[in-house]
Amino acid sequence: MRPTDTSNFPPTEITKRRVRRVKANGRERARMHGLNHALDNLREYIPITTQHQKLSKIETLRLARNYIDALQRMLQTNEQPSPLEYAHTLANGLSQTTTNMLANLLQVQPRQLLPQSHFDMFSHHSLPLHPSHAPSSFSSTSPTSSCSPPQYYYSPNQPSAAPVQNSCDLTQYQQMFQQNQQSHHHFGYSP
DNA sequence: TAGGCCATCTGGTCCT
DNA sequence: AGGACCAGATGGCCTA
Repeated sequence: MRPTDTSNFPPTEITKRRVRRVKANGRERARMHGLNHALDNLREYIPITTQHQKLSKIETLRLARNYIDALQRMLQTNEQPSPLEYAHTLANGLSQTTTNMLANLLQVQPRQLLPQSHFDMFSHHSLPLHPSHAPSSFSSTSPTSSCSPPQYYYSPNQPSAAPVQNSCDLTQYQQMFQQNQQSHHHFGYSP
């Protein structure tokens, strides 16, 4: 954008404008830092962690969306997906690089996650994604466990999938689902 | 080296 | 008036 022509303004007005602009720049910087901080927080809640470089902003948002999608499907079907199903849901709309990383972590063939080979992994339960379509018990309750499905730690030098230390093991994962089932039963949710 | 990603600056718009 | 938010522009860094 071209800067506004201030040549006709008196020096005091130019100074005032500059001061305002410098202050606004500082606020904008702080605002963007806040946004980045929120994205960092979000990165801690999605199931993929990278060693050398964090997921980009856009990929973080996409993966978070897919992760929510995967969790919703699990809760609604009360079934734990296979690694391929899980990977397929998480990979939806991700870049090729992130998809490859995901495939590597979940130990599935990257080709199986390509858009061309897309098929509905949960075809026996065609589920809506919009929250307004979720069971009513979802709107006022949260999962009873702070545990989350296995998270995977990506290291380019060690491509095999390795759950991060502070994540839950599969047993806890299953317990979480049992608790979810109980809570749904408690709140009248029957799949 | 091209393309992706990022931080920063900037002016416009809306709101308080 | 001033702050928050937004989107466009720009330049730097990094990676495939």
